[in-house]
Order: sequence, then structure tokens, then C-alpha cells
Amino acid sequence: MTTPPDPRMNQLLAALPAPEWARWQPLLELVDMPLGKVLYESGATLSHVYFPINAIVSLLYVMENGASAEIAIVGNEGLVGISLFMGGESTPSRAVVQSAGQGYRLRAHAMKDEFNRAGPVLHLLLRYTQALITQMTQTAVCNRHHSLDQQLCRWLLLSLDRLDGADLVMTQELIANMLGVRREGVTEGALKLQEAGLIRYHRGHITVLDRPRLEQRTCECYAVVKREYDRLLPVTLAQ
Amino acid sequence: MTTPPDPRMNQLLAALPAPEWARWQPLLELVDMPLGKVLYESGATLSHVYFPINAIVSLLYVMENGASAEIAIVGNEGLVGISLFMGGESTPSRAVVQSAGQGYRLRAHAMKDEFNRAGPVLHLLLRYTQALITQMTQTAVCNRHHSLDQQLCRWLLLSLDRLDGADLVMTQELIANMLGVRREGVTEGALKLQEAGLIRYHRGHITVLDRPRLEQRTCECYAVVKREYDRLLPVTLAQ
DNA sequence: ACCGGTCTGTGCGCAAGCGAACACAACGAG
DNA sequence: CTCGTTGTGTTCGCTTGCGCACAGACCGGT
Repeated sequence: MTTPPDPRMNQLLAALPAPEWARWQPLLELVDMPLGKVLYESGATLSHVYFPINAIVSLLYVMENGASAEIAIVGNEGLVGISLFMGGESTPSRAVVQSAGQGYRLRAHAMKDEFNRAGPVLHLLLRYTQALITQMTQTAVCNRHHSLDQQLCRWLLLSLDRLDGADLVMTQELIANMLGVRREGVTEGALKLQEAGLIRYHRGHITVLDRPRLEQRTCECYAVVKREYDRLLPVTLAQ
Repeated sequence: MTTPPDPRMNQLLAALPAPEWARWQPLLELVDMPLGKVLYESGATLSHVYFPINAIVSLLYVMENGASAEIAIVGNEGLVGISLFMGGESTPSRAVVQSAGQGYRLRAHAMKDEFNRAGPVLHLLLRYTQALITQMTQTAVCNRHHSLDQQLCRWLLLSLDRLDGADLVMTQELIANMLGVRREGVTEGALKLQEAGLIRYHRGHITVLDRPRLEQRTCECYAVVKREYDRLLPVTLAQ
């Protein structure tokens, strides 16, 4: 058995001031996040909020006909389950683990209690929520105006930012589901990137070789989201 | 000079409990919202929040090349400027009056002071924000998966819900800008709707004749958003 | 060594929507 | 009434991405 990861590898947990951190620490529960695990279902009341450590979670909307579209990506920079403290208790979207790993979770009532103290935690969580909103709106813009190739680059970069290293464990089929496009479209896009030497992949493993050129190929959406996360969530929130 | 409209025609203001309302009333400032007026610019620090009475405001993102895409619509059910209390002070999007009318506004510091009291106002505003988030995410989904015709119906319905009556003052060119599509595409879609007897229009005026059939033609996105607004913002929040 | 499942590559025909160009009708200011 | 402006209708070729079908390559288990 390996030693459990430091909860403060999650940037929101790391940003907690000392008194809050002292309260939270005993309440955090380590959980495995295997690929495909559904953290919450559309319309279901949330029982926990999740703080990913080295996993990535996709928020996606599944349509009546089964097609899906990703709305946002959450990794160790954030938390899954904002509707708990926003007051809705549920959302019409689903949260699915897109890259396996671990995370910590906190029971709903504990989260709400802490939020209702209206201290620094509230402001931290709301700033995170605004960054998440930016990611969502930029997804809408990107879906409207940009090519599949550009969106693929954006998606790779957003995922990469939420992991350590340059490797993704991810089939093209999965990526297509996330982007809401055909698997063949992803295959063609990935081929171009591989031929250009930006990535290398093989049966569900993708390695990014040349990140700067990936950033050149993508649309402005990636930079807009990145800038907003950096602006709203400075690493030095805790003092 | 006509008598000013009742601020409580805005549903958020109407939902305020008595003590909060008493504090706010003297601080509200009536403002005209002419077509095309920019309430806030991308990246600019917000000076006020706006509560539309009979105007509609579009939140839209303008890309580097000038193309645009609407992210959400706000009318008398909500407020413009959530980033003020979310903590970011600005957003990468722009708020533009899409249908002329009036509204009330509140200075930024007054809004923040009230929010920081952490009373019922905070929870009301956050619930509204969650509803707005749903509209944004559904816009992303709709942009990905649904036809221009369906999106046009959705847009008409969302706008209609935020006005009284069945008339919109709105050119096809404007609608195209909002949806982020070609004007010709809107023309074709509108023609179909007119030939089917669902709407009638003439040089910048649109009259909806058969709303139920409009709802049949649109995608699920409209209903999802509507349901979420109804769920999160019951009219009887004030007791 | 074989076999079945998974992942990726490829080739159609097809529809939606784009960009550009142009016609025309309605309105409104002089 | 006239003329410029604004709003709408129509056409045409083109690109992107879709749906479908199928082939080959790789992997793991027996």
C-alpha cells in the first residue's frame, strides 16, 4: 500500500488559509477515480464535492439521443460539484472521470457549512466558479466558430495543464465523445498532428512532443481560458 | 415625462425580502437601455450591476477577427454583471442591449457590500448565477449539435420569455450576430417559419403567432434552460 | 498460436452552412 | 418626390464535418 497523496496537491485545498485547512483536513476522504466513473448524474442531488489530485473530470451534457458534449474540464486546479454551494444542489450535466487518478472528497453538508461561514473560502470558491464559467462560455464560442483541428489542440492543451507530464491515456473515441464530434474526425486531426511531429500516439496513449507549436495551432479560446484561470486563481491565495 | 417603472418588475428585485429591499430602494438608479448600448466591455472593471425591466441584454464574446457569439440572454428575470460579486470584477465577454428598454442599476460597491452581508441576497444571487450557467452550457451544447433552424427557434423563445407581448424589434442581421451565423441563414430560417405561419415579420419587427409550434420545432435546449430557471428561481422567494 | 475485442486508418456520398455577389423593396430625411 | 440607406430574398460554388462501411493493426487471454 502506497502512502496517500498530499491533499494540497489540489490547488484549491492548497489555497486555504490555515484555520480553514485545519477544519477541513480531518473531513477529507481519499477516493479512487477510475476511468469512466460517474461522480454525479444529471439532475441528481450531490452528496459530495470532489477535489481531484491527479485525475481529470469532464463535465458533460448528454442529450436525449445519447450524443454528448463536454462543457468543461476539471483537474487539480479545481473542484467538481459547484452546484452544491451555488444553491441548486444539482445540475443538468454529468461529471465523468476522463483520466484516472485519485482525489479527495468532502460531504455535502460539510461543504455547505464551510461556505456559509462566508469567510475566505466563499470568495475562493466563487472566484474558481467564475474561472469555470469562462471555460464554459469559451467552449460555446469554440463550438460555434472553430475547426475540429483547432478544438482538438485546445482540448489537448487544457487536459495537459491538468496533469503532470506530457502523457495522456485517452482513446480517440473518448476524445470524440468529449468534443461531441465523430471519432473519424479526431483520427484525421490526430494524424495531422502526428505527421507534423507535435504529438505521438499509440492505442490510447498520447504523448505531446511540441507544446509550443500546439499552442500555435489552436484558437484563441485556449489562451483566453488560461489567462482567466491565472488571473482569478493566483497560487498565492493562502498567505 | 412618464412615471418611472416599478423596480420590482425585475424578478430578482421582486424576490428581495423586506429589509434588503428597504436598503436597496434608495440606491437604485433608473437608466435607459437603448439598442446597441454596451453595458460593459470585455475585460473592463464593472462599475454597476444592471437589473433590466423591459430590456433584453446579450452577453456575447467577440473574437479577435470580429466574429461574435452569444453566450446568454438576460432580461427582467435576472441581472447583468455577476462577475462583480463572483470576485473577478470583469469577464472576457461583453454585455450589449439587444432590445431597447429601461432598467435599474446599482453601484458596484453597494452591490458588494450587500453581497458580503452573506444573507438571503447572497443565496438568491448565487441561485440566479447557477441558472445563468445552465443557459451558457446549453448554448455550448446547442452550438455543437443543433441546426441553425432549431437554434433560431430557441433564440426566439428565450427572447420572448424575457419580454411582454409577442413582438420583437430585431433585424435578421442582429439575430445572426447573436447566434454567430450568417445573415442569409437567418433569412432562410425565418422564411420557413413565416411560411409555416409560426411568425410574421417585416423590416426589423417580428411577431410570434404560434408559440406552441415554435416550441415543437426547437431543440431540447430551450426546455432544459427554462426548467432550470423555474426550478432555481421560484417567484415566491420573498416571503 | 490462435482468437476476439479494441483501436486506428480510409473511402465513399451527403447535407449544412459559409462567403461572396447581387436584386429589390421599403423606409425616411431632404 | 427623390435618393441614399437599410432590411430582406436568392443564387452558386465551396468546405467542413457527418453517417456509414470496412480494413488492418495491435493487444491480451486461453
